[in-house]
Amino acid sequence: MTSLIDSTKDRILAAAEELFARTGVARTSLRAITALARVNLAAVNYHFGSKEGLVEEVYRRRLEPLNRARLANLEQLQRRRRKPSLEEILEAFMSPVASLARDPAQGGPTVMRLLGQTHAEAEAPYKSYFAGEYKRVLDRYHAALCRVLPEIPPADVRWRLQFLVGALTYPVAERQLVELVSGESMSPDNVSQVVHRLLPFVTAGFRAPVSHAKPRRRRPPARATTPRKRQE
Amino acid sequence: MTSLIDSTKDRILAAAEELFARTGVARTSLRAITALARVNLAAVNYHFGSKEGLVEEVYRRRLEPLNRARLANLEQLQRRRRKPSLEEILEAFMSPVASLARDPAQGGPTVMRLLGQTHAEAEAPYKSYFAGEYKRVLDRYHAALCRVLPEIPPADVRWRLQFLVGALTYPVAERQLVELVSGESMSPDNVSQVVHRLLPFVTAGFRAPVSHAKPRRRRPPARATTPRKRQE
DNA sequence: CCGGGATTAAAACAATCGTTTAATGGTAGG
DNA sequence: CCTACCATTAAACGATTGTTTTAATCCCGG
Repeated sequence: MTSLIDSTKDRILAAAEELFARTGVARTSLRAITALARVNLAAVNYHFGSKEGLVEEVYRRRLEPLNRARLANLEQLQRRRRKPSLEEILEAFMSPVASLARDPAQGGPTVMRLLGQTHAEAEAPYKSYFAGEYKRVLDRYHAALCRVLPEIPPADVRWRLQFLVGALTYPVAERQLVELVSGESMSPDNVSQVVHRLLPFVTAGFRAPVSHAKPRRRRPPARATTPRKRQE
Repeated sequence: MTSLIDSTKDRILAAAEELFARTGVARTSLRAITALARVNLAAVNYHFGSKEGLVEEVYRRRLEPLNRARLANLEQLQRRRRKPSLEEILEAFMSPVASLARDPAQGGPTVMRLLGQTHAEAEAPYKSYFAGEYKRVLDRYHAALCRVLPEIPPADVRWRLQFLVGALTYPVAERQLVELVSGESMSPDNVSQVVHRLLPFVTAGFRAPVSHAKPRRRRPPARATTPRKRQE
């Protein structure tokens, strides 16, 4: 049976996840993985077919619960009687990230570096594979956000959703660089702190009026730079 | 002298930049670079010592002007009589990115993908090399931002600066994924559009009051996490 | 015209990569 | 006990990697 607690397959997955998160997929050899997992080299090709199959499985087992949690959070929010607020929607999107980092059974802090690497891996074949369900998640949130932000054009809501993903991903993925620059240490607990600190930032960002000044058009920019309070 | 317009060194740099931006450093072989540049394979080791030397030079020649422009913009802003506004500071930080993308002599749209890859390359040795001057830039901006945001604790300003970098980097680096998800095309002109759309977002984000609630005892809006067990 | 450092060229280097093959261990069912 | 099947092991495969070597070529000052 494959459901033993410490099976070869699981040890390979754990070792691969650790190394992928640390040095990326391309720089991680199968020999490094099997050495860390203390299994035979050929076990990877036996259980996963190829390195690409292993990569796909490593990411799938983390991204799938994340997407599912995000969708479930949003649906639960919309099943309520009251109309969800902007802040609630944004928290529903970001909180599963912190939950994953908190739970060692779901990867713990390691999975966060892995998620950062997900966006980093260029031209990954598995990327287009997961882009489908990821797009579905973003589409749902886009619709929900447009509903609570009627004064923001949907295209701008789309962009701001991308900004949110970037702001959420970068400090987690670039843990080393952030630590080096900011001096602060990013312990696993701090990952939820990132979400917590990011929430008011993006909430205000989504509510901001869109700038209507085109780079082409030459409107007098002196008035445009003066801060106008347009929040409700 | 080696400063001829179409020297071997320049062609190697251009080809390496193109391929690094497209598929990352680890997945790009020297043979692919020299084939694209139509130079001999050994020319790389002759002119740059090693592949790592080439990588370092490729990034240095783009990151150095970017850091310099950001510092120059901030200094020019502070030399004025009037106290700079928050929006002006943020635009001083972000606008050099759009300038680089607009100018083909400075890399054009390719350099943007390269910058995205910069943060993506995990455990890069050249990273710590450039982290020094990058930290200097961030420190200057952090001080300037704290001055116009006295009500925000400096630690939060530091975090929000990281959020800004993430929101700025991600849509540019993940061009393919963003296009796939949002449907919009990211032409070189659109890079400056990203900066333009991001400015009001982050301006409002920096002004947002910090959340004083503790992450421990926070009212959960919807907790659908821990969706399933791993083992069957 | 010549000579010599700088540059380019072709070829081979050792090392590492992902993958495959063949042999072995171990266990459940007949 | 044997067979069939799954899992694991050791060993080698061919291909590709970055790098080095060696020779040929260029280019310019004398």
